[in-house]
Amino acid sequence: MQEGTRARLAKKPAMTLFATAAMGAAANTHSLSDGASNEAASYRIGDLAKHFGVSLRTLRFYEDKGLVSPRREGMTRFYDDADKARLELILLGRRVGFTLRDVKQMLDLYDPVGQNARQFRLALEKSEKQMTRLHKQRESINSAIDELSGLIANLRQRLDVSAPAKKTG
Amino acid sequence: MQEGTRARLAKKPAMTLFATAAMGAAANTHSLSDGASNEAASYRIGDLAKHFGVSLRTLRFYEDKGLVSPRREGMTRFYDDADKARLELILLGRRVGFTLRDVKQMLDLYDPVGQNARQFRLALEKSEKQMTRLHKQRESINSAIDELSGLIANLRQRLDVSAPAKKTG
DNA sequence: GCCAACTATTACGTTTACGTAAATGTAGTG
DNA sequence: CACTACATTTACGTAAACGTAATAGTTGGC
Repeated sequence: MQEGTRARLAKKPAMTLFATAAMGAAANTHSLSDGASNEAASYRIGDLAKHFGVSLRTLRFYEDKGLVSPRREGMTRFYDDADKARLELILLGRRVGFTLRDVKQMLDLYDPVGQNARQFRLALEKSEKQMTRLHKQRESINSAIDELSGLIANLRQRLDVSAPAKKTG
Repeated sequence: MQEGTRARLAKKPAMTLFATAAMGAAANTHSLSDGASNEAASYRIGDLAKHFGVSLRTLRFYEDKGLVSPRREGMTRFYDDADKARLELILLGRRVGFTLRDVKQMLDLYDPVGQNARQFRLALEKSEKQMTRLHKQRESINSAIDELSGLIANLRQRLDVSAPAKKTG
């Protein structure tokens, strides 16, 4: 019972947030068929894993956490474009430091009908909090860098090591 | 067997590194006696916890990890100035992002006899690595901040929320 | 009909630095 | 003696996001 509760999601959100979040992220309609097609895109787990540069484990993990729920054919997962969009969002969330739990809260607010103002508001709220957190972290890192560089200087002096001498040829 | 192996340290290093690391850190000889005394300083766990602003748990944890080893009188721990100095170092290490394992490696190299060049060299080496790590982290955070601020702007626009309006009259 | 490639599930392991009980001992004070 | 403040130990819990087996079923091509 380590990997939580296998969850069933609502139905296949087209991701209102996605358009918001996409923001230039390559939204390739990289289907299985050759050129321009209007058949429903369908990806297998390996396809998306490669596409997003994540492991199969990761995708299954996200599903287990209720972040995506690809349809099944037999046992095999099949992701459509909506799933792909969700994943894009999830990964964006991770990049900016949201926890999966946060991401889930936001995604869960998605309502296929309506303009999803609540979802947006929550996203904005969380984003602003996350922003201040990031700023604090940066400050903390800056302090660390300062203190550490002082220490390094001191150590070098004591060891009489003038500089790293990366290439004094 | 969760908290590792209760370790016995060498003997009571006077912390060669400490002089290096102290770097302006208030080195109050904040003993139990009033003014200037030359009696061996002795602190109880609560004293140092308060002094350093950490929990008792933290100090015991550090001991359990072999980072300090105060003497005992009966069951009770008594820390002297050397222990205090070690703690100062440990906490400095933590501030700049070293793991306790790193800190221990460095402290373990302390040799009461000799100029401890090896200790210094290891410290320098680790410090430089840590420095690059910190720079990378900062870069990562900067990217996150950038991406997040883009997202925020977008969300605000969609919600038609011009600004946080921290105090608009 | 077989092999390779891909997929599935279950479930323990990892990392770091403590938090948080729970039960008990000890020292000093009135 | 009782009370209070402080100390001790053991040991499970936490957070986050997967990694890594181990075992096994499925599919497509030649």
